[in-house]
Amino acid sequence: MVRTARFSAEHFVDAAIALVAEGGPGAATMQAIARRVGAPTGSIYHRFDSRSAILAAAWNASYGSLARLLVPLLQAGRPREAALALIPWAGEDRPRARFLLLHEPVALFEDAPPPEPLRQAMEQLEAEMDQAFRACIARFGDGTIRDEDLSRAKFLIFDAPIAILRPHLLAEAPIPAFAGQMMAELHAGLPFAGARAGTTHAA
Amino acid sequence: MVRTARFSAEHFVDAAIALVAEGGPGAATMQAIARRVGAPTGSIYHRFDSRSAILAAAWNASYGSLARLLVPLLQAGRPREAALALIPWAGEDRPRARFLLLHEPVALFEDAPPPEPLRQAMEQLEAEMDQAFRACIARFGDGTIRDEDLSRAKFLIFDAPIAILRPHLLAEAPIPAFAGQMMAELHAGLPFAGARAGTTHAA
DNA sequence: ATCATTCTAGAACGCTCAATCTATTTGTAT
DNA sequence: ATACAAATAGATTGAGCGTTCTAGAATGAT
Repeated sequence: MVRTARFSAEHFVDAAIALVAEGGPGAATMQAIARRVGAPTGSIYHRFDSRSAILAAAWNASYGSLARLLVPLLQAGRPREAALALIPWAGEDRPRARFLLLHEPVALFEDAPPPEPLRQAMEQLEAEMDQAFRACIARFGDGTIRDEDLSRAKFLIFDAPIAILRPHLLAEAPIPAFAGQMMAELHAGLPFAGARAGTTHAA
Repeated sequence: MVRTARFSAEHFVDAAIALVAEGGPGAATMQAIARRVGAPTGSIYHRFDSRSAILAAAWNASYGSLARLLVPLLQAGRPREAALALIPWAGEDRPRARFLLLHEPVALFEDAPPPEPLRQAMEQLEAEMDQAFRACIARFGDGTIRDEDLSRAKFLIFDAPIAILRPHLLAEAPIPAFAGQMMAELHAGLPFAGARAGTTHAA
């Protein structure tokens, strides 16, 4: 090698995540990212081709962290534990949680789409998560996967827990204890897959 | 009067809502709004002081439409019907629903805060909705309102239904029939207020 | 010690945007 | 008809953005 880098790709990604978490996607300008790291703007381009490349890397890092948590639990057939695991996950790294859960990805890439290799990585992560959901459902029913079952599972394990966490993430408040209780009640109250009230079976 | 206006404030607001719904807050530039209406950019400033004024007006129009739907039902003590009413509301005007439910307000005003009179109108609308939630809860318990009860109510009537609708709004797909069933099961499964399992009462 | 390479450093460029400005058009009241 | 107020019309301005460019500094291999 030739010269030690003062600023790593991770530094820039972390800064981007923090900026988006605090002020929305528009707050993560190249200059703001550089300022936060203490680097000149030009140095960012030694690590990333463009702004959308940083944002895609930030999304991959955040979503990847979530996938590493949820996918094993889903494949093991433990949906309830997956939903509950979101609480400590959100508590451990609030900027990452706010980045991922509070802003639509579409808003990150409205100026320019992410470069090809990163876009593929994003799709791969989403496909992995989708497959894990399907594997989890298959364990509870007769093996066939219906759209309705997939929607229910994603709601119970992903969207509903996020909806429970969102107000507290927005308010920068700690996650209250009853959040976990609400998730548990949710899973107790809604049939997961297979036997659904009023459709295939009675009651 | 002196000259008939070709472009009303409503035209510009509708265009802004549609643009945000389609491509996120950044897509609603003054020039894009003007182009969509068929007006020159300067004409927008005869109706609105600034870009954030339009976006605030758009938010007020959308949230106001939602408040007019939910507040009476909440005050009448019909939370389940309020939650279910969101489905036809979202179906009737998709751009408005996408504008309001798919993007965090913080992303709308990250460049500049809304001007004072509009900011107050926004707060007033949110306060009205909050009061309606409290009134609804008070009918079910002994009159006292706890934070946990308020969180549960807002989740059941607002955030959870939105979480059910969100994937279908994002995909531009029609809202499937089982969405309503999921909301109904949700309300059947989670205690609304007052008697909560494991806290004040047993079972 | 020198070279090749990779980084820092930050000024500069081109572009788009919100907002302003000047000129023109239009409908109404006199 | 004419005057006037309010709107259209769109070029212009200045700021901020992403990106590029030029220069210099640092490091390991020769």
